[in-house]
Amino acid sequence: MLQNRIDDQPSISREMVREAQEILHRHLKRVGLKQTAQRDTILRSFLETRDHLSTDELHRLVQKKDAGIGYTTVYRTLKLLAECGLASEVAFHDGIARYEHQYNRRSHHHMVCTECGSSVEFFSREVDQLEQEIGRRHHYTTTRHTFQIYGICENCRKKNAAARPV
Amino acid sequence: MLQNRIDDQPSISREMVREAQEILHRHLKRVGLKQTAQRDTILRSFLETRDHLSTDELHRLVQKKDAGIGYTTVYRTLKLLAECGLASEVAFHDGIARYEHQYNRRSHHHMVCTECGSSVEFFSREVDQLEQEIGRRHHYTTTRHTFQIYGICENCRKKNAAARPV
DNA sequence: GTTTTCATTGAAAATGAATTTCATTTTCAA
DNA sequence: TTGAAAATGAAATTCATTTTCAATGAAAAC
Repeated sequence: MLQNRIDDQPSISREMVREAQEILHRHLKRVGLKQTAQRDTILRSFLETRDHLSTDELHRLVQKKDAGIGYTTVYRTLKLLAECGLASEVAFHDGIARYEHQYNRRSHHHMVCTECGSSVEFFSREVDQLEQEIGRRHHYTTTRHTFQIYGICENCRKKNAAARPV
Repeated sequence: MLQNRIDDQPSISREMVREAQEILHRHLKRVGLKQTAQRDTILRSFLETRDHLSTDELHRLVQKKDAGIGYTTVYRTLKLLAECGLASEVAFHDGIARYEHQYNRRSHHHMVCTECGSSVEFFSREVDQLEQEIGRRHHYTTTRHTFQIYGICENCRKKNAAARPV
């Protein structure tokens, strides 16, 4: 299921795609890997959506551009994108790994509807500060955190009310 | 791997075990299920540790008391315990579902060392308030949240420094 | 430009945790 | 008791993820 996103970023520009591609190419060179048409196609498909994509979902999108690209390559390319900071994994806690693009994005968190799976992004400086503070207090060098809120969105609540009126 | 926990609770008392057992039995009756020796044994093993247990780890502990109890029963009993509020799932983001007992515990969160897997619990009222606030702002009825911090603990940092000195 | 060397690719197989199936055993209400 | 319903646990299944491997392709070296 593809998820809606509500946030403050316009859709990605041609310019951003070019820059992202450069980041990937530099990364490939750095770690001694090769640049390929498949990897570029996958990156472009990935950047063209604002959703939180599972490997399977991205694979389906990629196939619209090049039906020959296999699931395995998408899977491996997503790992590469995560390595060079273009993608990051978001765990929605439903057993499926999802990625979102991270290029030029503010730090944010997600609130997920447990009925329909749609999600809202929100921003909270407090959470980032908390990571620092708790790390300091317990002598951890913190690297990252995850924060998700789960609940029922307005839409689903209305649907539920309509389905079984009192 | 069993994980250390650093927190403010003493180990569970005989009295608490009795009460927890009552909670389970009431729950079983309510949903028309039966109370069995296996379920009691599993509950007791579960309460006797302060760790974040995977099904597999709990299964191994349970087998010390009764080698005949199978993985499946532990798996199913953990779900039952979660249903009646005695256990709750904690996702440490390593692909394995873990449970901790929830009986008489303050709301808390975890900071996990990504090297050794040990974890520290911490308490933060702010996070709970944030859940409320963000929910209100986006018209979600929130039910829960997850918040974990990842980093390197003091021990592992020292070990690393010793292993590859400058 | 050609060769040579590795990395890449993608189908298929493997993995591994979670979950379900099913024949047998146990619980418990009547 | 007893019989209907639930529980049990070994084995099978599911399903996302990850690895394998033979064929292909990229790019460095010649």
